Amino acid sequence: MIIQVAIAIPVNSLFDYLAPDGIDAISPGCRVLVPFGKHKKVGFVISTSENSDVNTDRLKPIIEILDTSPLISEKDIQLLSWASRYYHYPLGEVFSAAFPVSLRKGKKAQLSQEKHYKISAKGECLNPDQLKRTPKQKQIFELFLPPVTSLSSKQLSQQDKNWRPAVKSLLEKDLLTIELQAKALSHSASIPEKALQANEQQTQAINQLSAQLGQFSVTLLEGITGSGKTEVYMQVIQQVLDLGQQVLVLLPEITLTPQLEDRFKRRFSVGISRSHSKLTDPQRLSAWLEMQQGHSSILLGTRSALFTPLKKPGLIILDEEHDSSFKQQEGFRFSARDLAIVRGKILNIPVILGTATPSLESLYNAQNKRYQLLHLSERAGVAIKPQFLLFDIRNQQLQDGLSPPLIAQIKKTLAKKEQVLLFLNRRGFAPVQICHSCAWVARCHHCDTSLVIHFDERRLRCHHCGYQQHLSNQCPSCKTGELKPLGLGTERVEKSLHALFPTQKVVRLDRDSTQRKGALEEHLEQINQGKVDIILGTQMLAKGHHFPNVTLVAILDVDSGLFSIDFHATEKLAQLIIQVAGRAGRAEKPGKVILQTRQPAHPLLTVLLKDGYNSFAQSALVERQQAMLPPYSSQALLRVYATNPIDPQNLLKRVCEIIQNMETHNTLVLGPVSAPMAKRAGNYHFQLLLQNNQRKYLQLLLDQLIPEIYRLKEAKKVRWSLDVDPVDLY
DNA sequence: AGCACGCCGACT
DNA sequence: GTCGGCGTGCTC
Repeated sequence: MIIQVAIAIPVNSLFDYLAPDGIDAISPGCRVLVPFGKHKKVGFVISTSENSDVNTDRLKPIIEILDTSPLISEKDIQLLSWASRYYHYPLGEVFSAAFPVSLRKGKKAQLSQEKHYKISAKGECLNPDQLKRTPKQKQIFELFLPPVTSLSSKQLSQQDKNWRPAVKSLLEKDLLTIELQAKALSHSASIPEKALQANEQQTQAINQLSAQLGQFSVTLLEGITGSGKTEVYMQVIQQVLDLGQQVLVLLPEITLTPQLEDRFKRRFSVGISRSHSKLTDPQRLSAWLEMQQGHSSILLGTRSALFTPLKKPGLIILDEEHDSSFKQQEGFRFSARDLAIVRGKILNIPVILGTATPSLESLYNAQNKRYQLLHLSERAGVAIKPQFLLFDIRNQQLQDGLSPPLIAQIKKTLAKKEQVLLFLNRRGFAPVQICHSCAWVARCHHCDTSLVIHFDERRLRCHHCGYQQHLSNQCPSCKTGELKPLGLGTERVEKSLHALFPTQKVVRLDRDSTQRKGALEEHLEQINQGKVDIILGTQMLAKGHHFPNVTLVAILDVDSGLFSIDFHATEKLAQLIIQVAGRAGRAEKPGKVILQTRQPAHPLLTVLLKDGYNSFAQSALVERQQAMLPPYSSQALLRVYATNPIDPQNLLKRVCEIIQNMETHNTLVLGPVSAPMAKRAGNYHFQLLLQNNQRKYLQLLLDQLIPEIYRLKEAKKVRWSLDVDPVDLY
């Protein structure tokens, strides 16, 4: 009997092992401890077989079977194998990503237990007065007298902080015993809140969604802010719970979970687990096991929670579907949104994608009837539509990105004792450092991008790979010229704001200024207390946080979104504008949204402001069709790692040849992204960006290309990963 | 990944 | 003469 095991190493093959003595079957989905090279490793059983490609006498036996029953189902193994092939990432590492750290390290798959203390048989016969010479022990012992049955450490601490020495003595005297109990689940309300009265649209959505239960479907639930999406989720969840099934709820960021978690806890009387990256390893293990064993019925989590096993899967909800944080950007690059749909299909359960501003690819899928589309357009509360103003900044004298009319508006708002929120999606002082004399530009040697000036730190930094160096002002190329900052970053605008409004409090919120733990919370607190007048920040301000006294919002550089080479930039800009608009003003204090642009007549901008996001998205899709571009862009980033050098130009030539032989009219290759063959961490490494509207051509190309990569230098040690943007899933 | 083996330059 | 750098290859 040969067991095929996936091991978390960057090699795209499984390893065969012999079953331990006397064992003739190990189920796929169990973990095993195996000898691997010099070390022991935890591996995942994928399948069993009668024979092996490797010579049988070279096979080693499994050291230990770590699980008596599979931890994940056949269907989830299927999902992980699919993901491994789809993203070209080694199966062992994909499995590793699906398990919590403790289980990867080989810890027991058991819910953590708590020590409970209770009176022993000997203690029962004891009259507490016999302990009067040790008053502390007597006092503690009496805590355990009936009707109390047992007490946990936590319960004891509540009654007496210094209980440990006394309990220790009582244990030694055999008057108390220890009993291990499973930790109590943080159970929700015993008397759940009633469902709200749904409006007509909500009722319709709920009815449509309940009709889908029990089989695979994808529904795009498009609901503007305040339209009561959450209420729809909760009423559908209730129906799934009534069927005795579990619900997986995926959210973009943890900052949003507390409120949602509170609402869920007040509403449902079932176990609710949560899983995100800010939890400790044991906490994540508990959440994983609680869902796997069926103790909890709802899991609230971020993208990594997608792989949590479900004992009785019933529904997957993915909220804020358009959010880019559902894409893992390093290592195993996967899209939790796309994989959620694949998982829903494999498990044969419905998937709900909720958003106010759908991504173009989801909208396209909805138009093509792959997804069902549901609208929620009525606001539950009072509608406050902010006023949009386009500020044409052509021929304007800008002061570090601020036009005179904008400065006037800021002054006006501040005079009314209201707050101003400014967006600029670029951190640092300036994105480019250029020589005033010879035009030399500071570039990153790794990434072929320009280095960003960080004035506060007196450093140049690469926002791509993290490379940094000291700031100097003499040109290393011509030795005479002076280096000047070019372009705009938040640091630079902040300095200008200080100069323009010396008596006002300005706060800058970006990745640099909020790195310290708790710094963001401190700033937000100050803002809500009204101690801050002007808030300046990057994209991170757009989500979640609500500032009630902000009545003026400005996006300083709309054009960078309109003309970015990133094909997602326009829709991201539109999503930002819609999100930001929800931040401006209240019913009694109507707000303004100012957009600074050199393209005030840009068609997409015009449509967005006049007819809203949906019309914008429609025009964007139509525009792409007219330009003969893919309806939504699909691209793949092929990253090749090799232990031998490979000539990227040579490979590129081959790629072109392969494409010419394929029957596709679409442009496929954009060329090598990383400039020369860079050497990193002992490996040669380069990237190739491929673009096509149909995944099958990419797959065809890769199928031919990868053996080619192997052959080119007879390099057997080549591995690759693939980052796929919007894709055709089936 | 993590480790061993092996080949070359700079050192007590 | 060796110590240790990293380039190369292997792990069932």
